[in-house]
Amino acid sequence: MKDKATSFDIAHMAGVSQSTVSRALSNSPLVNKETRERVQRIAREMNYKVDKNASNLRKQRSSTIALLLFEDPSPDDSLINPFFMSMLGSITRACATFNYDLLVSFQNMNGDWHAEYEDSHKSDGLILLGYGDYLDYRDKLTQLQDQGTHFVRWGAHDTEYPGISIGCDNYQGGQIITEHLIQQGAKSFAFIGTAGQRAPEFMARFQGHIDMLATHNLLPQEAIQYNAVSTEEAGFDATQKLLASGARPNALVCASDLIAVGAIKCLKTHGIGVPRDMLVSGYDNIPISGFTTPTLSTVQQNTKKAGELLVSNLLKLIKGESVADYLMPAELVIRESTQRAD
Amino acid sequence: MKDKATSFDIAHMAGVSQSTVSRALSNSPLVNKETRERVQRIAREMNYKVDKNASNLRKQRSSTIALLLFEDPSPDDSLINPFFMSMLGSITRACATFNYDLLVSFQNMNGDWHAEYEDSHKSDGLILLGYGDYLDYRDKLTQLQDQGTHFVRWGAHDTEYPGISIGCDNYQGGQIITEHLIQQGAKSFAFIGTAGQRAPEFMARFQGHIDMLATHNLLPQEAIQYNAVSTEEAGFDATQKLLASGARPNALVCASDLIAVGAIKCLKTHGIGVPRDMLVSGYDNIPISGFTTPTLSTVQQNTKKAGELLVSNLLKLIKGESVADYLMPAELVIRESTQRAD
DNA sequence: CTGAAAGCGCTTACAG
DNA sequence: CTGAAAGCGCTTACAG
Repeated sequence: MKDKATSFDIAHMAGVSQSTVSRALSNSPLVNKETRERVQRIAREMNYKVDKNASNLRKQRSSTIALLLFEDPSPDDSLINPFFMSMLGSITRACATFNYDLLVSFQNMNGDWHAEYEDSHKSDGLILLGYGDYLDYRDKLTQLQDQGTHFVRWGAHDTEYPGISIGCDNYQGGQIITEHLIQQGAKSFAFIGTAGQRAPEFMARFQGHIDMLATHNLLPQEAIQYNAVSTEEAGFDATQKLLASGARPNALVCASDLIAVGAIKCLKTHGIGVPRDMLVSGYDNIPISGFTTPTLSTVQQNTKKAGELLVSNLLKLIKGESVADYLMPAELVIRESTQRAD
Repeated sequence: MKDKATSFDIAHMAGVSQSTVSRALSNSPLVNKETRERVQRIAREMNYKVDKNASNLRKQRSSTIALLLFEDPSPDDSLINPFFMSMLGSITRACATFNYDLLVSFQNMNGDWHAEYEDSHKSDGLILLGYGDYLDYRDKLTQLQDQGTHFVRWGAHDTEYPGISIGCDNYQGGQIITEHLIQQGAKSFAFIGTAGQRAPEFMARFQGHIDMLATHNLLPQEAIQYNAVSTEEAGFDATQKLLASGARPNALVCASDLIAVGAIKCLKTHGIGVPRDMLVSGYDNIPISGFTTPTLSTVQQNTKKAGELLVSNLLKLIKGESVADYLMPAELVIRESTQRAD
């Protein structure tokens, strides 16, 4: 392995100063066109690449973004939330568009990630992806803010949280899926998914759900709702409890596709057919939802656009431009699980 | 946003020299225990982080690995090969274990990625993930090798390719799934998946398939095989062709789960029941395979172990230790699509 | 348009 | 065990 060439080597070969090499390679208009092209050609021939560490140190920025994914590490990596994976794909591509590198890291919500990346100049800013359902999330965000770290958060605008957020309208998503179910003739409903302070996404979906019910005068005295985190097992268990209570709603509104998958599985064990006896909806449009029996009606978040917005807004923030929160509309995906085969 | 503190600031506050601060923060045994602890405490209080660019520049390494994913960018990011996503998860976690950062980048096979990362000192080494099915892959690898770049490749050992590879035994995978089908009573077979020089993974699966058939004296004069890339559509089309030829094998061995999903869909349109009339197997054990109707028997690659091996071997390579190719065994996952309900 | 020089913030021989 | 000093490879004011 031969030593890497430096800009001095290139300067020597091109018969110019090292400063000129640096300028030529950054396409500075200050340098004569012919000189610039000659230097660039020699650099290419020599396989010379600017040393990023030196360049970053001098420029005091890294042209790198860090993506922090918060997720309980599952024993089986294949179970990584498909929605996040989809976001990762789109964020990666968006970064490439802007000539930024992307550092990816899985984090525990309770780690000390809030200080790590930008302070050490590894990255110019952070994208935070993961459900903000822990109590100290706000403190960490405040600390980031105080340190002057550039960051954007995936999620809905929340006055509790400092900083910029890009999200998908969970409230509206809860509304449209509920409206769809009402159109399909459902009169009584249950919502499966933890609706509480610590699960703002699910909470907003639930809120949209009950508000739409109220609009149609279908909201009972007490909305039926059972807690469940976003897993198949939790969906199964919550549905089990619902059925044990004797309730037999026309429609089950699940806060995520995984919950819906578990719910359908549970209904099957009780001989309750979907959509024949009960309609079931999910949320997220994960790949699996197109393959379940029945296929799952769900709500889609536009991950491609989300990734692009997260990256472009973070870059604006880094450049010192002002940025506003953004809430994307949710889209309905209608499949078999909510349509009675009349 | 206040200026970041430097090691000189910490030195000043601790009443020691900047060298001592640097040593203390890297836990050097050269520095007095009390001094070390005092310096570390002050650094923590000041929220001081070592500047990675400066540190890397001086140390001439980056403590960063780059993961290059080769994939035809799909218009829909949610369609990113789930197998790769699973690998990404496990690689990310493995990097964290070793205190390395991970740079993730989607690449076109025909880009000039082979020079980019290590030469610019952005990373100390590369992990190459993606099917090596393009003609110029070998040349690029050779170039990497010549440049002295550290890299490991996901895939089977191949004398055509320079460098270290970590892979899963596709040949054995093809064998065990075929043996399973034979045990289920299948006598005649078709293989769906491109088996050629440019698709070494599928080729090895196919080879394992026909060798196992030969072992059981079930290999016809001409093995039936239809080309298909790893998509649902290709699986559908190839199966269509197979059926059009009039062939009605007992079992369809598909080179990937996505192909199998397409194949089953096609069989359905022809009124051919799976597993009733024909057994169908996949490969990869993507999440969807547990939800199709029928659920799909398939072959699993241990992505968790794979990610760990890729990272640990790359780090060995970076340290100058010698590393050997490694081939992991494939595992059978038996579900409904290959078991006749007798 | 070009060059000589300073300096980004570290790590690590070197000297004590 | 500690400090003064060199130097990693760049970018960019400064001077011409």
